[in-house]
Amino acid sequence: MATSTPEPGAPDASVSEARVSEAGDPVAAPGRTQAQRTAQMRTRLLDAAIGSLVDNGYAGTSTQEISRRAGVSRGAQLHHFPTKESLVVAAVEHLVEQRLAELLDAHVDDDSAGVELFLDAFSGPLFYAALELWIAARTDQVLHAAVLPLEARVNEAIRAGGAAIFGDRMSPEAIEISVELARGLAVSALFRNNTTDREMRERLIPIWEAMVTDK
Amino acid sequence: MATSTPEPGAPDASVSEARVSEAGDPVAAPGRTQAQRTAQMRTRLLDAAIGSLVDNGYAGTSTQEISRRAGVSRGAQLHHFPTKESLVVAAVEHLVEQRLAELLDAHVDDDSAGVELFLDAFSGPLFYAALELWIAARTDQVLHAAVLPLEARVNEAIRAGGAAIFGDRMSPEAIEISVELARGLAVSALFRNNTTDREMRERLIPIWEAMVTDK
DNA sequence: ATTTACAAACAGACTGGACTGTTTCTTAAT
DNA sequence: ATTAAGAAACAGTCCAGTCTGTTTGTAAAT
Repeated sequence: MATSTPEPGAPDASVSEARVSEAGDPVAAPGRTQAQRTAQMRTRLLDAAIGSLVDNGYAGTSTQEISRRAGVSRGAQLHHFPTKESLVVAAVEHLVEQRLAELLDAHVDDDSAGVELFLDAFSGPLFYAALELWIAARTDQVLHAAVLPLEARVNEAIRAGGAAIFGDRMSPEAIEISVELARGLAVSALFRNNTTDREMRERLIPIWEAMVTDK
Repeated sequence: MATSTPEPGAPDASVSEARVSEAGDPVAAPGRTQAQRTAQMRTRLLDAAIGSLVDNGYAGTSTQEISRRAGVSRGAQLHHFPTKESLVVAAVEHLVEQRLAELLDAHVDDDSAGVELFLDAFSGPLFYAALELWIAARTDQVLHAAVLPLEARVNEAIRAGGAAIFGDRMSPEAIEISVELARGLAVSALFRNNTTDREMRERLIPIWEAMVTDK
């Protein structure tokens, strides 16, 4: 679909594009081994795919757009990912790797961190890319089959991270509930303007924290 | 996009199509006034649009698909909705009307209703249609502008309904948090299999209820 | 009450462009 | 020299929107 304007109209996530390499780069730079060439091409394409998901949404993401964005010829793309489906599935896996890395990076030193930390797991470009895929997977069996097991890993990582940080203050169930709450707030942010959303969080989070941390 | 298979692969929502009037109906039945003809055509198209959102997702919803589904010629469609954008925006409004009606219908007589009632507001075909639109609106300014004010009305209705039912047992903030939690669980259901999801709800909801209803 | 004049509703062919995937060819690595 | 990587031309489908023509409703004129 894509109702004309492909410009973002929601929260302020627009990083993406991840400076992998723009079109017109001195891409070639020979001297690479075959394995290197393959790996670089794949990451370029997958990063571009995720970037397009973030910026254009699933509906606005075509293989051609991904090629353009990656600065890669369609021939190369089709060499590595012969079908769109294979590309999308690989992008899902790539995205999960990145999200897991992001979660591990964000291990907090401060032991007095608040529950608003959960919200960090549901923000940023990677979250929106994942969201696009969840929704698309609802009506796409192949995607659904690819997403389900991987998403379980991400959730487990979130849960484990929460337990490591809040385990002494919160019951396991309270942690799980916090995760779901954070996800709800993140989705709600899609159709609330930024100020309304911020006001709401600042009002609700402390109350939630009080409810949940006395254990 | 639409990675080949348009078949649903997620939760068990497949009602849709709403029996407005299938293709091949004795549609004509002259003797209708112009206003009637217009109204009937519009509802047929808008119901078909929402049905397609539920079954095929936003990415899989084209104007031609909507025409097919409604059993309406493209000429007629283009007469009433000259652009795809106008059709989609009208569908958003139509969907909001239906969701509000659904919410009002579901006023509960039982005063001892549990918080799992919040989850009902985030289930069923209409919820999935709305979800598709929220996500699509993230990267589509026109859609975003159309969705934002309308969604505020729906949320207000949910909040008011919650207050009417739980107002004596829960603080306003607890109600708002419950709504966000319900939304989070609904989205999570997209990438969890049905049994995992049910198990999770049955485990978390009572705990949540205990946390929130002592006021 | 008919007829005539006009407008709205509806139908379907057609156009230009974008999309996915195939095939053929060239260039780099081994 | 053989194989993989990368590029480019090509084929066929689908899509949104335009255009021409037909049918139905409405209301003025007779």
